[in-house]
Amino acid sequence: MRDTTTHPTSATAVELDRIDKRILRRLQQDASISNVALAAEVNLSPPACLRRVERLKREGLIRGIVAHLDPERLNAGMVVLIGVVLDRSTPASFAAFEEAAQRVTGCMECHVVTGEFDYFMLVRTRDSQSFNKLHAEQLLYLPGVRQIRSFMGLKEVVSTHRVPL
Amino acid sequence: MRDTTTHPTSATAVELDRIDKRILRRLQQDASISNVALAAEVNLSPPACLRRVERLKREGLIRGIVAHLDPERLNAGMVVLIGVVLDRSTPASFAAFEEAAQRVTGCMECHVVTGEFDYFMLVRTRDSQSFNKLHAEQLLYLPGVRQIRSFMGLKEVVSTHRVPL
DNA sequence: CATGAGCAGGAAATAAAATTGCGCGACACG
DNA sequence: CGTGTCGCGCAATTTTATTTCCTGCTCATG
Repeated sequence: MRDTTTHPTSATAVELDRIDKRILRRLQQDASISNVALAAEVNLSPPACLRRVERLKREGLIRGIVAHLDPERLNAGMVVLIGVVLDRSTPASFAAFEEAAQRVTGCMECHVVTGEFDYFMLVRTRDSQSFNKLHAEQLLYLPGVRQIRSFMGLKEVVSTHRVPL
Repeated sequence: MRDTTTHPTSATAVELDRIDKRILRRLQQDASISNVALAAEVNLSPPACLRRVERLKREGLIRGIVAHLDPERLNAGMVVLIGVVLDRSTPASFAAFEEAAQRVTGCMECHVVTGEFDYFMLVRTRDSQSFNKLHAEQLLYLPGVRQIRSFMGLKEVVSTHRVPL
């Protein structure tokens, strides 16, 4: 007897049953698994499992399957956190900054934030020398910047993309 | 034991030719591509391409193939950046904090940093209410914390795990 | 109660892909 | 020049993905 009591909860939230969650958890951990193995793990036939995975992709829950590379070995082992204050808080000013921020080499995160900064970024680079270069060549030329405060990462305690499920 | 010539066995320096880089770039963008398609893109036969991918995995350049899920649809659409100052700067104090930080629900990044904070974290949660709960139930109980300063994310400009190649 | 549409699943067949084994040629080195 | 190594491509084989078709279940409605 399997419990398939699916009660409608919210219109905006996608309904995920137990099997969907197991699939997502598994693929978030390791998506190189074959569909037959995944199907076995979630107690489904391969076609049924494949249909679910395709549905999850189609619905946008699975944004993509990507390779997770080692930043250290690709000259991006150093993390710098950067707080940014803009000169003016105008829409045009923000738009210009955001446009440019996306092009900063190694920019992994960039968020508009509350508090003493307008933006907070997380940038990956090779070492302090290459960060200095980045700072001089790219960060200082970001449009409308009044102040940049950098926090150099000394040790990576956590760095993941895994969403809790 | 064959130790072929000059081999910088230090994990940081790996030789990557043009084809390796193209493979990595492609897989970082979309790893759901089949090996035959990937092989065609990099002008290699499928077996040769597969051998390279396996080598890149074995050498640790490819840490894994993972599904990238949509945080918004999994109740993790809100980003909070958190600067943390500890009471004491002792090894035991740091170790205890780091141990606990890894267990914070939705903690995506946590780094030891220079500057006015000891740690900087990036946490994902559903909304300000759920962040309040997280704050009250988990963050305030992190060991040895003197001060916590939170910057709420208002807009996600960049959020990626793609390393520049 | 029937009944029939609409899902979601399984089995088997088919298409495609991954994987293995093998031989070839380029290259460096003795 | 041999010779060993490395990486490639081809072809065969195994495994996997994908399609097709059919069944059972749920639920709304006559």
